[in-house]
Amino acid sequence: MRYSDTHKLETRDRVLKVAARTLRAKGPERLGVAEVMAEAGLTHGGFYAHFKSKDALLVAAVEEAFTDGRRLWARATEGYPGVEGLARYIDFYVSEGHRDRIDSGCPIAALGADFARSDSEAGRAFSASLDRLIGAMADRLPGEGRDRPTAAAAIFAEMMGAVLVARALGDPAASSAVLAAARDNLKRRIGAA
Amino acid sequence: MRYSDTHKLETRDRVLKVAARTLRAKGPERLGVAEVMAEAGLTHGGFYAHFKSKDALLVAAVEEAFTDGRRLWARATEGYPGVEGLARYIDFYVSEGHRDRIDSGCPIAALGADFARSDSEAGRAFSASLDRLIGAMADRLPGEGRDRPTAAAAIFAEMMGAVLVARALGDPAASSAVLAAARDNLKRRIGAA
DNA sequence: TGTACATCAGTGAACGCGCGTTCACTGATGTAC
DNA sequence: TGTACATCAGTGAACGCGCGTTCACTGATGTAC
Repeated sequence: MRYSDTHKLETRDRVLKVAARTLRAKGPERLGVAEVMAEAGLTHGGFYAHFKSKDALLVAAVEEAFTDGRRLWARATEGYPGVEGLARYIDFYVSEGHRDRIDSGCPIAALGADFARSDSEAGRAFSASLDRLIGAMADRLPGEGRDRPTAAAAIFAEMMGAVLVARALGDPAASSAVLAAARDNLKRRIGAA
Repeated sequence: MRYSDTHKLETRDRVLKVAARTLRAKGPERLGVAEVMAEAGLTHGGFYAHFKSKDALLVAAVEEAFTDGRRLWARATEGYPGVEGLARYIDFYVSEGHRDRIDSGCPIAALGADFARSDSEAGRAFSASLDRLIGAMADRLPGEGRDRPTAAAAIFAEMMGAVLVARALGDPAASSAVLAAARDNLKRRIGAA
């Protein structure tokens, strides 16, 4: 073999990571096979040695994007107990940095509207990952009982809405102001001054 | 003339209304000229007698969708002063009915992610209409000063986020629960019990 | 050690379909004379 | 009143481009003997 044992898997992984970024930046419709391959340094013909179809790439790219999302969650929360970790996640999520880096940020904010439209296989993977994040947030909320997931979902809704509105606003000052206002409100809401 | 004086304008209007619905239901990429014309009872060839291009239709359809959006705002708020009208808008917006009728609902919730992606002409029309809604909401908030638009934007962010999360959740009970929790929180937030 | 063959990730030309766009035509009605 | 012509919303075939997909081929290296 002229390639190392892991060469093909490494190539696949490179393609997948490009796809996961492009997916969030441009949406599922504008994700092009040729474009993704070119950005991974390959020609489009080789694509089908790695993925069965563009749809298969989409499903894999959604999962990869959610893996990114979980990494961001872990980075903010690990080592910080309960609500404190949640507050740190809010600081990261409702921020200018996250607003500006759609392609490496939360896939729910980037793709929610797209997957609300058609119930594809990728859409189901999407729903499951949303449930998972809400569950993780709920575990960090004070109190007990089965209304915690609802509270977590409502809190996440405010976080995501703030980022989307901040992205849609033309005026940078207004955009930053919304983020700050939402952060304050959210932290008060979870009981972290 | 074998057609009435207003015939052509009526046709254009019919096409535009179909487009404004399809746009919200399927997104800008999946809005097809032939499909829109067929749904308006025409063949695709006649399209260019009414619109210069598909892009021109998109711009017009975004405006039409925002006209819909303002109608919904007016219906909820007209005749109800200040915060009371705002509370009624929240009740409409953060509801199962609005969640389920994407194609006739708020275009910001339906299309926000799409227009965050590329700064087209349609995208600028989008930003302007968002500003307008936030302004109208701000006018109904108590107090004075220039932090009211920020507060209004943050409140709208929570409303929109709640609808998007409710649309993304697979479980109907969980979806309804988030809407109820967000409504409560929002009304407390604007000071309307 | 050398030659013939197998392997396989990647190449690039070609195909086909969907869709935006164009255009010659239709057919119903109004106007000129 | 009747005939020829103009108007114009809408029709439907055709074109061209982008893009997903296929496939014969390349070229580098490993293996058989």
